[in-house]
Amino acid sequence: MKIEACFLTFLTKPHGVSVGVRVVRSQEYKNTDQFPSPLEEAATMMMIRTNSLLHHAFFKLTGILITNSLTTTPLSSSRLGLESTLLASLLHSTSFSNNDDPPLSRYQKVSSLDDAFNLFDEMIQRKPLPSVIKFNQLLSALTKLNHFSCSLDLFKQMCAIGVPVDKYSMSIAIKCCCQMSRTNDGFALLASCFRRAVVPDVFVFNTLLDGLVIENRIAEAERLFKKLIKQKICEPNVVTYSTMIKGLCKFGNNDIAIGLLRLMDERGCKLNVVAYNIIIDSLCKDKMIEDAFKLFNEMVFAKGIQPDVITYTSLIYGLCNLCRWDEVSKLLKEMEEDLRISPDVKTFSILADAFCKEGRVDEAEAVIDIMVERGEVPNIVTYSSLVDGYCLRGEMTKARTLFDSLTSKGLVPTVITYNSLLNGYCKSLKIEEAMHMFHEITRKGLKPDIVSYSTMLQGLFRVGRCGAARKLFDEMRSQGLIPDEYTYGVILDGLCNNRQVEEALSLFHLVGDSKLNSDIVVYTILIEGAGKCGKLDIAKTLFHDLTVKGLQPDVRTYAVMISGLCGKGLVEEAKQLFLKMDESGCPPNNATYNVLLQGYLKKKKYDDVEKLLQEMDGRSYSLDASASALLIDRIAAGSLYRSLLKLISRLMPKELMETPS
DNA sequence: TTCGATTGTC
Repeated sequence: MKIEACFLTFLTKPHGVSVGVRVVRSQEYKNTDQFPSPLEEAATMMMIRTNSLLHHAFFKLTGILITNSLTTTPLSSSRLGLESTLLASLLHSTSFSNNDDPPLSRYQKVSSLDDAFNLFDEMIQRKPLPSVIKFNQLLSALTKLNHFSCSLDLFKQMCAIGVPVDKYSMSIAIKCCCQMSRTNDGFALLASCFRRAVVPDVFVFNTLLDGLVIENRIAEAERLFKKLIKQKICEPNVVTYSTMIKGLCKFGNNDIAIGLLRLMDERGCKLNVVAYNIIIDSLCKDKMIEDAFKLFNEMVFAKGIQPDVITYTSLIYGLCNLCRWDEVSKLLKEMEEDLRISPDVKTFSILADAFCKEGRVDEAEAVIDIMVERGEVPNIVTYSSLVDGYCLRGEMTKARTLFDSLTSKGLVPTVITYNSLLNGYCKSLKIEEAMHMFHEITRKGLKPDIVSYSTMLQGLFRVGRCGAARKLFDEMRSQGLIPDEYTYGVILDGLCNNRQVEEALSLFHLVGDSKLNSDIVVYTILIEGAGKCGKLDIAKTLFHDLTVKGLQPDVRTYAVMISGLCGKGLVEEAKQLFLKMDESGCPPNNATYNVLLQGYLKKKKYDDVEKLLQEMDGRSYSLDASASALLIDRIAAGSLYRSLLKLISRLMPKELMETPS
C-alpha cells in the first residue's frame, strides 16, 4: 500500500480527544480498505508532540499526495499513552510539518520575480495554452509577494496573447492597481470587465472600495458603497461592510463606523472578528480604550465571537499607549492562559517598543529574548524599536552597533529605522553623523520622508546652522514632500531659538495654511519662542488670537505664556492667568507650578513661593531641575526661611537627592 | 470544495 500523505484533524472534546484522520492515498489505491495502524499511532503521537493545540496538521511521509478517503477513528485516552518503540522510530524516520495548507502547485509556489517570469514565459509557449486558472495562480502568488506592478504586467500580457481572463484574473489585476494607489486604473479595468463579458462580483467591488479607502477618498468610497446597495449591483457582504468601516475609522468616524456595524447586524450580515477588530483597533489608537473594551465585551459575550491575536494586540497597544501596565499584563495573561492565544511578532514588538519609549531598554531586550525563545523571529520593526530606544537614551554606539548588525540578520532597515538614528545623532548634536546617515537613506535606494527632513531641520537649527536648514527645507519641497504641522513647528521653533522671531512670524502668516494656522501646538511654539526672545507683545497678541479663532489653549500654552510673563517680571499677570486655568477647564499641572514658582522666586515673592510650595506638596508634585536650582540658591543666600526646608526636601526630585553635587 | 476581497508592530 502506497500512502504518501495524510491529513489529520484534531477535535478536542470535553470528555476526551477524537482524531479525525483523512488519509490521502495515491489514485491507484483509491479503494483500499483499512488504513494502517502505525500511521494512526504516529498521528496520535504527533498530536501529543504538538501539545494538542494544533487543530489541523499535515503529515507528509514521502513524495506526492493524491486522493481522498475519510476515516474517523475515535481514540480512547488510554490509547494516547504511547508504548511502542516502533512508533517512535517511525516518527523519527519521518518529518512532519505544522503547515495545514494543501500542497501548492508550481504556479503558486513562485518565490521570486525571476521564477515568475521564467514560468510565465514557459507557459505562454505551450500549445495549447494552460488554463486561465494556472495563470491566475501565478498572478496570485506574485501579488502575495507584493509584486503588484509585475503581476499587473503579466496580466496585460495575458490579455495581449488572448488568455481568456475571468473574474479571478480581473479581481487580482484590480487589486494590484488599488494596492499601488492607482484605484482609477482599477476602475478602468472594471469598465473592461463589461467589454470582456466578465460580470464583476462582490470581490471586485470590495477591492475597489478598499482602493478608495487606501487613497483616503472616503467620500467616493461612501458613494460607491451606497451605490452598490441602492442599485443592487451586488449584495454587500461582511468584507464590504468591514472595508467601509475601515474607511470610516481612518477618518476618525468611530461612531459612524459602530453605526455601520449595527446596520450590518440588522440587515442580517453576519458579524465577524475582523469587523470588530477594525473598530477596536481604531478606538485603541484614538486612546478611547474604554469604548474599545465595551465593544470587545459585546463581541465576546453578546455575540459569542472569539477574539484572536489581532484583537488582543490592538488592546495591548492601546493600553501601552496609556501606560496602563497592570492591565497590559492582565490581558497578556488572559489571552495566553485562558484562551491559549500566543502573542506573535507584532504583539511582542509592541511590548518591546513600549518599554523602549519608557526608557526601559533592558526590559525591551528581555522581551525580545523571550520572543526568540518562543520561536518567534524578530523582524525589522522589532529591532527598529530597539534602535530607537537606544537613540532616545543617547546611547548612539549601541544604536549604531545594532543597526549595523541588521544586514547580517537578513533585515533591511526602513526609513523609519534611519529616522531614529537621525534623531539620536541630532539630539546628541552629532550633526555630521546625522547628515551622513541622511545621505545613506538615498544611497540605499530609500526615500527620506517628512520625518527624516523634519528631524534634520531640527538638528541643523539646534546647532545654529539656519542657512543649511533653509537649503534642506527647499530641497524637501523640491522632492514633492509637503511639510506638515510638525515640520513647521520645528522650523518656527528653530527660528525663534536662533533669535529670528520676526522671520518665524512672517513665515507663519505667509503659509496661511488653515491646518497650520489653527494648530495649538504651532501656536504654543511661537508664543514660547516670542516669550524667550523677550517679545512679550508678540506672545500676547498670539495668545489673544487663540480666543478669536476659537482655539482652546492647552496646559502647555498656558505654561509658556506664564513663563513669558514671568520673564518680563509681570508676575501678578502671570498669577492671574494661572488662576484662570482651572475655570477654563485646563487645570495647571506639575510643569505649570514650576514655571510660576520660578517667576515668584526671581521676583522675590517669598510669601507666594511658600503658598505655592504648600499647594504642590498637597498635590504630590515635584520640583523640576531649574526650579530646584533656584530654590537652593535662594536658601543658600538666606532669603528663604529655613522652616521651608523640610517641605522643599519633600518636593525635591529623587535624582537630585541621590547625587549631591 | 484545488485562482480573487477586510484587521494588529517601528
